[in-house]
Amino acid sequence: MDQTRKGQDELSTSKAKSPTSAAKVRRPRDSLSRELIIEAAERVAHRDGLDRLTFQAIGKELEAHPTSVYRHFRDKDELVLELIDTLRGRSYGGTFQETDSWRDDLRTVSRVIHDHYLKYPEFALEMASRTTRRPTEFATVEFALGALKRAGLSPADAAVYLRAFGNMTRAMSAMEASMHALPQETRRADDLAWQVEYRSLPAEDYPHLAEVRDELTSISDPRAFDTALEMMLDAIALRVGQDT
Amino acid sequence: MDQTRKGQDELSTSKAKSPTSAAKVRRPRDSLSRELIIEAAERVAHRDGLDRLTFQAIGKELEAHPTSVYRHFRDKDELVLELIDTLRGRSYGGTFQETDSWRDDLRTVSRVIHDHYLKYPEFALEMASRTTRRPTEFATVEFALGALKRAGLSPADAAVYLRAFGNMTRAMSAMEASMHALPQETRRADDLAWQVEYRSLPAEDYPHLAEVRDELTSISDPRAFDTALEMMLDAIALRVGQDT
DNA sequence: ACCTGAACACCGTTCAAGT
DNA sequence: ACCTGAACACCGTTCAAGT
Repeated sequence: MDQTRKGQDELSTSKAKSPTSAAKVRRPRDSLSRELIIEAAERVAHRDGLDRLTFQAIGKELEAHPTSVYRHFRDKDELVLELIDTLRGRSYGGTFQETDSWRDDLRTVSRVIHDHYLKYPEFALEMASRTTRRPTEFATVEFALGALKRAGLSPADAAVYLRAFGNMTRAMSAMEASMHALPQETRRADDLAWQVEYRSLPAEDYPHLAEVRDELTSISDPRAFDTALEMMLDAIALRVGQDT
Repeated sequence: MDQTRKGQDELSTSKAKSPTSAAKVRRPRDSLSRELIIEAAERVAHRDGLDRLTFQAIGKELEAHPTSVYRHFRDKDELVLELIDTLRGRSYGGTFQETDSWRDDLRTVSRVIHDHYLKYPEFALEMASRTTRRPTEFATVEFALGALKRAGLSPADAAVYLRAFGNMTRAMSAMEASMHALPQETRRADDLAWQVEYRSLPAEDYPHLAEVRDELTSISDPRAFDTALEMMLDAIALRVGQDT
């Protein structure tokens, strides 16, 4: 929701042709490609954040005209999806190794996804809610499904639990990452609410809150994810009749 | 990521003073208020969606100048947070009734939040990741905490499980709602991937996927939420040593 | 004091023109 | 064919001027 446009005079001043600045050069023919553009976009997003990832910025990074990207990508959505897939491939493409513990394997996929989202928080929501239908995605689903089957779930149950387990993993990771990507001031104020407002509510009106006063953490508490993950694993073990 | 700006000529043509159109009237003094603006914003968001909720649109809805809103709200963020709280209060302000089953009570809070997010999908992410520190929020936390304590959890455990259970509820609800709010064409394409691409992957490379072929649903499958919810409740029961 | 007009610094996207 | 320039239809926000 932070749509503030901060003053950024570089663009306008770069228009003023200072006598020492290099003459404007036209990019040579065929010097652009999807790969080059994706790389430039990644540098921009990493350096300046997602809401600074604009055609203007990509053009500047490439020393090309902002609209030249349109020759290579239909629109911004296509560019972002391709970028997401590139990042995913780099983080965990083809790296899952089956062990003899389904529980360890499920924990591994879940944590790898979680860590990946926290590494690229700007893209987390997009990663969580879109299907890219590419090899890395296929392989991840296949690996998780294998672990669920080895846990002892029937194929039908495995499909259901895959959805619950996978959506929980992606949704909680995306939310945690989104909170990290909030403007620092906003995040600090929200975190503080749990340390101040929530701890000073009158005990007559909020007896339970008063009792856990000192244990209460903010909603961005990173332990929430691990706790929920172990709960899901416990529930699967329970379902297939294993002790935990 | 859908930042497409669709052609919308009404604004520009409204500039052309057609001889029959009512003369431009100045809004009477003190005729605006936070309440009126929030109501107008809600109508716009409900009618046209979040990315059409602009100062232009609110101004038009109020028959006032777009920038007049700045007299009443510091910026758009403040307006949206106030709107979110209003909607929450209307959906489930002060309605939680304790029963003698902690499990039913937790299920109720979780479902009420889930349904509320699906009712206002544009605001779901904001609702899930921000703290508004208002009475409705306090009461919801207090109610959930009470149920966790009645389940038999220690205060310290109750605080930890509150975070896991609450974040899971909000994150999964927000993700499901976000997928609903996707441009229809995008969502259709993503859902279709699970019915087409994923079902036609070669069995040699993806044996587990091949086996669950007919059970596989898309990531927007609404049953994922209920499954995950019951898993969380099972895990809490397990923790406090109750049979399920 | 409250509302308005005009301006500023941005966006994504289209399309005719340059090379 | 590929890249560029200019234009279009938008954004949020600031601030001096009208009433």
